[in-house]
Amino acid sequence: MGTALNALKMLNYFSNARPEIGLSQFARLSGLNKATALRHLRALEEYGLIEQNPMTRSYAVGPAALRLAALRQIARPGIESARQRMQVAMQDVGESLHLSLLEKDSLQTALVVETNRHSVRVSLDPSEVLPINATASGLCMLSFGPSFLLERLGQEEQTRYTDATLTDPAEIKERVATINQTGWANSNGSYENGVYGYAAPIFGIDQVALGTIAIAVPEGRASDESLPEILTTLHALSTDLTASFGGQLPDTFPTEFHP
Amino acid sequence: MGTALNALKMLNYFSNARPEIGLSQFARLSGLNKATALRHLRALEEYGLIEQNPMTRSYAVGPAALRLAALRQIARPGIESARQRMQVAMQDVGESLHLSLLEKDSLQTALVVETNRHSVRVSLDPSEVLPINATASGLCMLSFGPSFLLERLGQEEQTRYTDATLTDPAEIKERVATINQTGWANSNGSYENGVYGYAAPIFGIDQVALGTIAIAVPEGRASDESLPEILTTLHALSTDLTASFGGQLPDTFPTEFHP
DNA sequence: GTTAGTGGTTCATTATTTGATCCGTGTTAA
DNA sequence: TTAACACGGATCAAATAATGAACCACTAAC
Repeated sequence: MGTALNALKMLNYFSNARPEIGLSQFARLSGLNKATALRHLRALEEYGLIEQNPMTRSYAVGPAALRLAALRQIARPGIESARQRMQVAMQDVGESLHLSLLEKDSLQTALVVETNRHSVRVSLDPSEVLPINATASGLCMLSFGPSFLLERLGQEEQTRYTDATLTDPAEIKERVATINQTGWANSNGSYENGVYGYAAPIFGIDQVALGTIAIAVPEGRASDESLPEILTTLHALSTDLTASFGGQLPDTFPTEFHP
Repeated sequence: MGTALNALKMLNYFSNARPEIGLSQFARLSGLNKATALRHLRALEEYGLIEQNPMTRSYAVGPAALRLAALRQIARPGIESARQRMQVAMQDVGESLHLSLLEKDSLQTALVVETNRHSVRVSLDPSEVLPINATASGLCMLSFGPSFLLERLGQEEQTRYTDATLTDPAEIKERVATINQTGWANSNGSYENGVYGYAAPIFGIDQVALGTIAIAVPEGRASDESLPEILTTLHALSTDLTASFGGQLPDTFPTEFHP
């Protein structure tokens, strides 16, 4: 049910690792017939959401995406100022940042600002859905976001990504209790080995987190010396972005972050 | 024919002036039945391309637009560096800039950087399709873009927007000849009264313009004194953005712009 | 020259989309 | 208070559009 939706779902197969996809590959990925896959692609192409490389004949996300993103920015002006704020913070700490927003039931990457200071950096995939149990952002969302996330925790099996991934609901809840105290979450290689993540909540008008701001550091640069700077930056971002999205910090939220 | 495309076309009714639209208004704008309009909106909403304000029940562009724009940036990395380059230029000249790209047969706004120096500024609509006969960008595209644009000029009636709008094909071709010499185009209130536009081409690898970069100045600040700075900025942008998009300037292209 | 991959087309069958009409609600004006 | 109206949304028979198996043409590898 929903031809339009099925067509749109084609777009989900694009990612950082797979920015161009051919017809046959689309058919394989989606399980659809080549004919119907092609029809969907044609529709998306006519609208400009994808475009075909005339040489390779494979498809990539099209220019309409930019137009729509600009319109989104008009409807929700928070994003553009958030980007600028993140760019400043990136210059300060010299590490990559990513902002994720809770969308329906999942935590989606909304904005990525990569560091230009180091050539060894964490490169985030903007098409990624962040697992709630394995990332700093996810744990942060569990702690400060809508309560249904925590309630749903026991009902679904949590995926294990690395040895450090938390999968036991009890263990996760314990961790959430700590995060509620400190105000920030971290994930040291629990999603991807060698990646340290630090995240803080962004609150909505109802004082419930609507998203998170996170700093991703490669293992080699993650040290006790760098942590204080990261935490002060994170706290400032959490405060500023909450304001930028028209939200309000809860009264109980710490005024600074401690290791 | 094409349900998916019809659904996507719903998105075209969003604009700067109309960032939120209700069901009935959608039905009126599109000429569709309310039931089918609702079905389309539901499909778009499920994908996240639009979202419904739970209070007002009207719809706005959703977060999926951001994700797709980020993916677009991976496929065509030119845009992000273009934004940064434009931001720098905006600081230099203190006026709003917009980059437009030729998409199929029409010139679409792709990126807008508004000035933060003046409170009286030209505010561009990112959802806008630029008329080829009435804007500086359009004339520039006619002069340096693919030749079918010029060929098609006589076949369609050109819309008149203000008293200054060029509508006579012969007159336009004369103007194009001049622009070919100087390298830049201007439009003084020919699209909207009180708006002065200055545009230069961005070339592709085939030395044919794939888009334009333009500076928009409100009448009050458009003077002979400010023109030289605008032209040097414009020329630098034209060169840099051409490089940033992996293109090549034609050998005949002027090395600087003169009034 | 064969094979296996690719992108794309055709057309009868099928399932989905469509729109006139209806419903309940909130707002406005008499 | 009542009446009229516009709104978002739901229903269901009729009409239209989507579907997929098979097929074609082309390219690259062996």
